[in-house]
This record gives sequence, C-alpha cells and structure tokens, in this order.
Amino acid sequence: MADEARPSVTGVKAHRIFLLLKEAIASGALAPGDRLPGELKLAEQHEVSRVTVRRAMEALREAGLVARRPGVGTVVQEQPMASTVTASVSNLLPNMVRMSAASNVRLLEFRYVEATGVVRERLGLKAGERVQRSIRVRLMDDKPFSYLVTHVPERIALQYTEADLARTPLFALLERSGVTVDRATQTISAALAGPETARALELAEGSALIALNRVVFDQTGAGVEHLDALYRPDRYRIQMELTRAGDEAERYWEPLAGEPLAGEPAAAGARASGGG
Amino acid sequence: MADEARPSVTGVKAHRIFLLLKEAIASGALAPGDRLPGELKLAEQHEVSRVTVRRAMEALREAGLVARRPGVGTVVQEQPMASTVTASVSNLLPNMVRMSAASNVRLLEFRYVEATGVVRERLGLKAGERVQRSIRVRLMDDKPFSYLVTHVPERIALQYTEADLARTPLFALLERSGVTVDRATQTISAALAGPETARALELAEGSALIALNRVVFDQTGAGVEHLDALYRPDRYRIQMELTRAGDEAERYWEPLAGEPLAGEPAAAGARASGGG
DNA sequence: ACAAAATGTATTATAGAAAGTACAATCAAA
DNA sequence: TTTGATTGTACTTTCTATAATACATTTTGT
Repeated sequence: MADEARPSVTGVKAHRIFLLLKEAIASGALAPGDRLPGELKLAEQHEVSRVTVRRAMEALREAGLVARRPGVGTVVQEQPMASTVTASVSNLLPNMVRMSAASNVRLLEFRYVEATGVVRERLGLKAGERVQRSIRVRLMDDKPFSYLVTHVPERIALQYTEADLARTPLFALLERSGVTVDRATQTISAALAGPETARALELAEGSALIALNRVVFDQTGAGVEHLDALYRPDRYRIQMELTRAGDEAERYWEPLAGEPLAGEPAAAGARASGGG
Repeated sequence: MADEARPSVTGVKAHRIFLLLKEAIASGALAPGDRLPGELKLAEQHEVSRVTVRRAMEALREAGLVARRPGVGTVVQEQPMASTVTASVSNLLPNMVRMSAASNVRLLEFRYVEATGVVRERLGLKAGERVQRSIRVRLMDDKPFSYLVTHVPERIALQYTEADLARTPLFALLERSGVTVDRATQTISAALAGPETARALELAEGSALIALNRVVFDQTGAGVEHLDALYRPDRYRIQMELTRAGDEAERYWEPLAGEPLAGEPAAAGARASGGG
C-alpha cells in the first residue's frame, strides 16, 4: 500500500485514526465512491483536534485510498490492482523458475561463518562447523519484495560461487552441487521490519512482514539449507488450495498438490492489512 | 510474556524499538543468555539517541524479558515456556478438534449484515444478500491467540445459534447444517495490530500478526465461509512438512498430507492446533 | 444570489518526546 | 591495578505532535 518508506502519518493519534479509516476501507465498510464524515465530525467523534484528523486524511490521500476536494468532501477511491507475487505452497519450484525470469536479485552478503544457535541446531551441525551465510533481496520490476537469509553447510556451499548465487536460485545450485533434496520443514510467522530489512525492502520501519523459515534436508536426513525469509505482504502472498479428505469420523484438510494457480498476480487486490 | 496491553513505552520511536527487540527475543533470534548490543550501538543502528534506546530497554526489563546490569550489559532472560499453538496445514481438522477441548472462545460479535466488497465477491453472493458476521477470539490457557472474523451466507448461518458458535467450531456447525465442504482457498499474509485487535489479543498496537484468509466452498462451488484470521506469532505458528516430487525437469515441493508432526517446540502439551 | 458544508491555509501555544552532552557507577578482563 | 565497555543519572535544548482558533476557498443545493 503506497510504499510509505517514510511514515506518511506522524504522531500516534493521527496514525491511529489513519489505521481505523484505512481498515474501514479495506474491509469494504467504506466502499469506493462513499463519502467519509467531514473533518470536524471526525474530530468530534475521536475527541481530537481537527489538525489531527487532517493528518490522517492526508495520509489516506497520499496512499491513494481517497480523493479530497474542497466543498465536496473526502471520497473513497477505486483501487488499482497492485502487482503481487503469489506463491503457491504446492507448486514452489515451477513458480520460482518462472519468477526468476522476471525478477532480479541483490546479493547483500556472502561469507563463511561459524554456525551458531538455532541454525546449527536445526541443520544438525556439530559445534565449530562452518556455514556459508548469504543475504539476498529479490526484486520484481525493480521493486524488492523479499529479504532472504540463507545458511548452507560449507561443504555444499563451496560447490558454487558468489556470482552463481546472484544469478541462480539457491535451489538449482544445491541440485547442481550433487545434493539430493528430499524433504523440508516450513514455518510461517509474522515479524516487524527492522532498520536493515526496512531499508532493503524499501518500506517503513515497523511495517508488518511475512516471516518464513525453511529447513531443507537431503535423503540422508542431513540439513542442507536453512532459510529465513521476510516478505512484503503487499507484494507477496502465500497461497494454498485445500481439499477435504478422510471419512466422516476423521476429516481433514489436505493441501492440493501440483495445482497450477489460476490468476497469477492479476487479481489479489491492492488491499494489504486487515489489521484492527 | 508480560502482555503489555498498555504500552509501557512512551514515544513512537522508543516503542518501535521495544517491539523489534521483543520480537527478536520471541522468535529466538536472541536466545536466553545472549547479550544485546549496547545502548550506544543500538542508538547508532536505529539512528536515534541513547535516551530513546534506553526507554525501550527499560520497557523490556519491566516486561521481564531481559536483565540489565551496569558494566555487564543487557542479557535475555530465560522465559517461562510460552505455550504455542502450532497449526499443521496438512492436518487441520483433527488438530482442531483436539484443540477445542483445551481452548475457550470469546464471542465478540454476532449479527447479520448485508454482504459487501470482497466478502460478497469471494463468496460469490449477489448484491443485497445477507451474511452472518461473527468475531471470535480464541484462547489457550486464558491467553488469546487468534482473532477470527467470519462471514457465512445467511441461509446456512440460520441453522445454528449464537450459543452454538461460542461452543462449537464453525467447521462442525457447517457440517451439521448439511453443508458438504469440498475445497478451500487460503492466503497467508501479515498485518499490524490495530486498536481493536490489539485489545482483543492483549498486545500492543503495532505488533506484527499473522493474517490468514480462507474461503471455503461446498461441492456445488458455492462459498460457505469467509474467514479473516489474525494470529499472535508468539502463540501460534503455521507449520508445513514438504517433500520433493516430480521428475528432473519439473520438480516441485509437495506438501506432506496427514503427517503427524515430529519434534515439537518441546514440552508441556501446550500444543494443539487448528484454524477458524 | 445566497447559505451551508466541506477542504485549504495560517497562527499561536503547550506538552512531551527525542537529541545531545556530560559524568558517575559497576563490572570484567587484561 | 588499569583499561574498556557497559549501564545509571542528570541536565539542557530542539523538535514535533496536538490543541485551539480564525479565516479563505471551493462546491453544492436552495
């Protein structure tokens, strides 16, 4: 939603009102074409000054959510679709290959370090073993959408170069290095953008990000890749198709495997949050 | 994890730094025993004054997350096991049933409204059709972890009562209402906690939340449920086991269906799972 | 033409957050 | 013991969000 690399709304009260209105719009409570209450009325309702309401409203306009005209009022605008990368869980690699064609990568870091903490533990490494740590930012149409921190055991990582990593998906590099990928564990969470990641992803500190952790194992059960990924929710979505399986007693959702997604980015609407 | 329903931190910048550090601790990026960077270093990193960093750090101490000692530094404290609900995508319903036993529900809203915007569109309803809108908060050990907004077409929702919804998972109610659930589309994103959700989930405004949207369809392809869920990432995780499938040319990840999860965040039976 | 309602612009005042600086106290390691 | 890194404390200054008020400008409807 409108990059907002610098927080367009200053102050806590103003920001609070901004969020409330933004949510009302995102949820459809205020549909495109609807007129918002006047500044005075909103100031009264929220028990703040008109200046404060004004800041919130101007932020909405900057974000392209509303249009304001003197004498008329503030009306909700029709939203242009934002181009969003959609990842289907059941169809990861083909998507990635497709994506690689249209996307670029910035390699922010590439070095060998000693494995520590969770990384060492989850990859099943011994104390003192070294890993290749890399940080990449992936861009689509020159707009960054993901921040990827990977750790790969040294013995595997030595099979490819820094240049390789800047060009080729890590996945392909692993295969090329003779690794037979077998299974992976993936956890999805959420996180706030810190100073580093905010800069890399070109958004405001404190923005919400999708946090994904994936540990990949080969056929021997040895860990071959540890990924910590952060995604901009307005440019990246994780999508799943589920079907119902099992009999009466024990029904459950079963992810639909290998189903090519219908609409690529196209639909997906520019609405992000849904907070509040 | 010291709920901090009222932000103990004054100021926006200080509060943001507080949230970032808190999250780093919650996620395990900063493990118990680890030393945080010094106040000066943090001030530099975040481009703020030391006073501001200080406010954030003191809030962390108040929250019991860190211990601070002059001459030593600020170290992450051992945390009393936060009970985390882990949802396995491939195993939704059985988990949900298990969970229902150990968890409570607060019903915040239950009313019938006209379907608008995305909800109407995604459920495939005609203009003017009505839906039953409900807001529920799910709790585990009296601690809220999810905020669920559901929309169900009126004709289906009339088959169950408000009391039913406060007791029984919506899923079971749909089945009981004669609906044959067939498939669902699920999208995972991230969002910030707004005023409403922050209060309901007992955390600070501006915290990061997992945002999940699910649209459920019956065998005729008609939409029967629209769920917008927000989860506290420190109390809820979405987990997936993936295996590699396909041949050389077109390999892809395939979610492992029905696989009971192996090693879990350790002890204390604090694991259940499920969705809306 | 006029009035009503809305946004746009300006000014002043206040409180609180943040910056900047300086120095003291505490601990650990060389 | 000395040195360096850390937190604790104190103070002044600058900046900014907010409040309160006033008036101009634009549009719509009577």
